[in-house]
Amino acid sequence: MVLPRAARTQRRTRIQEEKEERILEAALEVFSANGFRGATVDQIAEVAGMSKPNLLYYFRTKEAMHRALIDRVLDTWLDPLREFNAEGNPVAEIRSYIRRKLEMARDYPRESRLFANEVLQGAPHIEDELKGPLKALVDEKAEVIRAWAKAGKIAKCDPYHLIFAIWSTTQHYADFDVQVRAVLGQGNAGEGRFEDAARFLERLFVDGLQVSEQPAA
Amino acid sequence: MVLPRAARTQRRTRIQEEKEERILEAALEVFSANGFRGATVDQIAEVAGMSKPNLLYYFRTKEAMHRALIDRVLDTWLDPLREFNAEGNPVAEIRSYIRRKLEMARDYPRESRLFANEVLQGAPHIEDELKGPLKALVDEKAEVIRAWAKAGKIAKCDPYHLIFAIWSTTQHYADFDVQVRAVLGQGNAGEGRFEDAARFLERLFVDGLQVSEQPAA
DNA sequence: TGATAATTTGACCGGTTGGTAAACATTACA
DNA sequence: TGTAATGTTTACCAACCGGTCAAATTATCA
Repeated sequence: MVLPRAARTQRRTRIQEEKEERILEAALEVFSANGFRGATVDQIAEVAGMSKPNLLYYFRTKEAMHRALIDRVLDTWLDPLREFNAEGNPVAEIRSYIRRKLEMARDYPRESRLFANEVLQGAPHIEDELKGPLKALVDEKAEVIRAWAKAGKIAKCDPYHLIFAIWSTTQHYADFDVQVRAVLGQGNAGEGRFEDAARFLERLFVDGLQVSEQPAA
Repeated sequence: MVLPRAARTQRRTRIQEEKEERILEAALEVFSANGFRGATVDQIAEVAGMSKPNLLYYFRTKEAMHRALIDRVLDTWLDPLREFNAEGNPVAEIRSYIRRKLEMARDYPRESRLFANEVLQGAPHIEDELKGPLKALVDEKAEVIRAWAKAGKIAKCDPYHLIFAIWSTTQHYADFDVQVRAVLGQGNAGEGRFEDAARFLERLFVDGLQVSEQPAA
């Protein structure tokens, strides 16, 4: 028979497991660095250390590889936001969210760039995920933040734009890494930049959200 | 003679001026939406409304088109930062910088995405610009901010990461536009989102930088 | 061990891509 | 107006790309 992985009806062999793993790892490397269109199957095959037809035996099309990769990565990518806890201390929750997002930018920059490439070019392959699960999750957490503000636990602010601001500032260190390095120069670009960023961002967001303002006149 | 625009020794004809303009406009459209590798010369030709060989008469290679486009756009893209004025009121300067960057994200999203695509994929074509003129400009303005902080006019903070934060939060609304729209949904995604973002960001940065903190214990 | 299924590969295909050659058309200008 | 320079187009090419095929190799297990 010649039924590759797409048609696996039940269990996968050890060899399938291993190869699909190696392929997705290579695909992450190549897609995140070049975007979907910019990536070539040959490139992925070379990084994975196998022949192109062999790749296509496990994933029948380039698109299928990309989709499998997205599906696999998206879930863990949204974990930090999922952990956002309505019961916890608001300022502590926000601070810890920032810290976790920044750690992900540091430890998983390829995953960040994978999505950045995709969204930047109009999200042709993940539109549904954005409008569905992502929006639902953000809506839920935005409601939590709104409740905190209403209860006077943090300053009033638009919860959606707060989330956007945390996303953008943290992912910046993954997505625009070369620019950050170029601007900081050799001296300051040593790994200290993530600690500096953490210090700066925690202060920025926490001081900006503490309840401390009186309505002007 | 068959010396196209690359070899223009002195003046350019009216027709050259017009065509190069149309080409660069089309190139901006296509490069910003697809990245360098994802863009095709045929696509640009179609958008520009001329034949591919005709394009290549004015710009001998795809690379040359991209370079010309970058050179043209980078200057105006950095204008807001250049206007950053050491003599002005610090908080007002920062607020106005945020506002201008956000206006650019709204009015020139293609330019923003052009650079985002480039930087995201490792800046293979603009590394020199980043390490040279960009770094120099940022260094200069970072010094201004540092001086303000030293003089007690704003809270102490890392000026580089402050600039990164302003860049990332504002450009987010151009680069990740589809995601922002998807999350905000039909209702809130009407153009109001830029006003909401402006309100949020001005508050975030200004409250976060006002001199109002006393050193904890 | 042998036979059956799963895996791997080299050769290849049609379509796309960046770019060229040369003939043709248009413009500028003496 | 004539002619030389400039601009435009059609036809084309070689390299690359995603994907197929059939043959060969390897793993599985009765």
